[in-house]
Amino acid sequence: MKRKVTLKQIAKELDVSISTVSKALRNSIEISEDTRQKVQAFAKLYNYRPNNIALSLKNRKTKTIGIIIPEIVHHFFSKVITGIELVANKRGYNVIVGLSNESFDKEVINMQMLANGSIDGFILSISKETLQQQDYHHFTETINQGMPIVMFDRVVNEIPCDKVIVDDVKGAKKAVEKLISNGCKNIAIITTKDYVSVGKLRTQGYLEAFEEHKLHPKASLILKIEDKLLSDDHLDALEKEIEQLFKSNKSIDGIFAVNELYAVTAIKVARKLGLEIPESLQVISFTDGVLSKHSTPSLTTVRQHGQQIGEKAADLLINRLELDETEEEEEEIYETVVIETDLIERESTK
Amino acid sequence: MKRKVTLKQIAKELDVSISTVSKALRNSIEISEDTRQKVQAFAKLYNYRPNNIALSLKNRKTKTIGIIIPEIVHHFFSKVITGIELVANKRGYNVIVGLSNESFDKEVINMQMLANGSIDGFILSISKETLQQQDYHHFTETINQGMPIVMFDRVVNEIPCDKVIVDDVKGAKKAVEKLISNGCKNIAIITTKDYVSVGKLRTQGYLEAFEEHKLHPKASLILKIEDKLLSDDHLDALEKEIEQLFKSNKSIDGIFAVNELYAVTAIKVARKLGLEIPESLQVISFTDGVLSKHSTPSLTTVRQHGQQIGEKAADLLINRLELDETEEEEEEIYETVVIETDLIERESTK
DNA sequence: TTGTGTAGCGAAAACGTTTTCGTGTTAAAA
DNA sequence: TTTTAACACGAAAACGTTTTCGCTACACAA
Repeated sequence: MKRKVTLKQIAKELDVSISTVSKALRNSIEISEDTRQKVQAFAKLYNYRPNNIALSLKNRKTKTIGIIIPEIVHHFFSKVITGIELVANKRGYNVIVGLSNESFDKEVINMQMLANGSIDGFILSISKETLQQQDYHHFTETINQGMPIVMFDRVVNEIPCDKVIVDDVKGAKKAVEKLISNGCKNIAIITTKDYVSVGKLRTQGYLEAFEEHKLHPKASLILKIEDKLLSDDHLDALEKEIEQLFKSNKSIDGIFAVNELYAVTAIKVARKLGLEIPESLQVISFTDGVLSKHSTPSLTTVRQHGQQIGEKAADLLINRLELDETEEEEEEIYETVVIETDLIERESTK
Repeated sequence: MKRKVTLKQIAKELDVSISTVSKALRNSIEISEDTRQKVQAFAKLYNYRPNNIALSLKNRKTKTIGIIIPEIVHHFFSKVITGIELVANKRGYNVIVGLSNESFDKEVINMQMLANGSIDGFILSISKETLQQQDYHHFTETINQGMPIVMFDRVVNEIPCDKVIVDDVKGAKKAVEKLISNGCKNIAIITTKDYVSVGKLRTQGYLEAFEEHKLHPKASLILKIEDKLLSDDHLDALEKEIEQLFKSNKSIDGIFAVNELYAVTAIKVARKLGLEIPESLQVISFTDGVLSKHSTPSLTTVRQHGQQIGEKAADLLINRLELDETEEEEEEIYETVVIETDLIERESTK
């Protein structure tokens, strides 16, 4: 087992100085053709590669991006990572991933671990617990130390940074309007509690669609699910809540669900109660994941373009990193990019 | 925007040497109570954190693990990452992710980028293209340079390293035996071409189950799908192939599919052809993902315990890393851990 | 007085680079 | 022959740590 070869070793073997080796490898004109060839041949033979860590230390930048997301077993977040990774690699950056598991503490710890020189900047989506506690000091501290952050999807306005978001309100509105124009008279929404920012916004879109069509939303048609029920362990409880919704509102003929799981569960319950999809009940879900595409009936969904979000976020971050290099201390002006949603029509609507 | 504070700056402010500051912060007894307090107070005030990169350079280890997987938008791989991340963090390591996108070149490039000092070791699952080309030089080179690798799921025996695998043969066999004992007489398998190692092994399990029950596998019941058809763009082609399978074998009453997508597609096609699940056709799928659980009917599956695989892989790697520290150059003896599968019974079987 | 021990601190090396600034050698110009 | 310029290379600093070793000053014993 041979250790990785360094400049020093090459220098010693060839009986030249470290500087000469370094310059020879970088094709400096200072070095004679002769020694250059010799050094390069030797380096190739021993498969020399500059040590990244040493470079990072010297250049005071790591060419690495830190990602903090609430969870990774999640179609949307995976897609975002794919997008980030794609442009990061293309632009010469690596990607390091931290999971918060929706926990405030883990989010803080993870950020601290990475912020001490390991990375040049963050791309993150805020954990639910953090959103609930509204404690954002770790974000502001990081930014104050000169490390840029780009937030996506779950963001808060208080933090001065670039953001990439989905137009949740508009996307939800489009979905509900689709249901309306498809003839639904009693459209329910299955959403999350309000502290989840995207849930709140999608609920808002639902309400706006009603307003625009001079309809009056009935409180009993708005089901706000406690977050815990998203986990697989609480599937039963989720089904019960949805069943209750149907039973106390017999005339429901449209469902807008803020995620796939709520949608497929609603369909499952509805079928049990004897409703036909899409004849007597039409369903639209937010988030276009694997369930939407492959379950039966396939779901009409609001597609979020997760990969595109990731790509945009990475571009924003890297732009800022490479801009900081040149013009230090320009007026900090932050951008919020909105990625439009599409409505993908499938079998769960007429 | 204040830069991160360093030992040097603290030393200058307090008019002591860098060594003194370093020692004071690490509670060395060499330093007087007085200066220790002073330094620690100052450090706390300015929120001093040692620079990770400098530490990595000095210690010649990064406390970071590199993961290379074929794709991340995939339930199984996400689960594995969750597991790796869990134990890595618990043991003080970070995780850096590279995606090969099933491409040989990207796998090689990614490994080269990370191997130059950025990480201490790899956990990886081999891309399909690499498996097809059977070119493993980048693995052996990495290992020869003293960087340990742990492979999971898609592994090859030629490479001397620790491995964590699913017992694909046994899992598949259990699934097929379940179908047999449930009364199926004509069991087909939908699998991949043989160069995908796990596909091949699962096919082998299918054959072994037949053998053990003195049954004779019919070639026409074995459908080996060309890999490209896994992508969403080729869904139609996939459906056609499966439809063909049913049409030329009217008596099929059991399907074993090596992944979820094949399973749900088979169900879709079967229904179109008028078959009832599970009454006239029973289906079992490998991989317990979100589709299995939430599609209708839910799928009976062979669960792979992805998270557990990740945890085990991380433990193996870190053990080796921290063992290398102490006893250099012991006899290299590698472990292959087999994670047992479970059969989860759901609605797609009787 | 001299020697010994110890408390408290600093200098410097090391990790592996890159880059600036010398410096010596040689060939060409004066 | 002397000056100059180009050429080819090396020394050293810097990035931020940790750690070994040495040094100074002082207290105490002989």
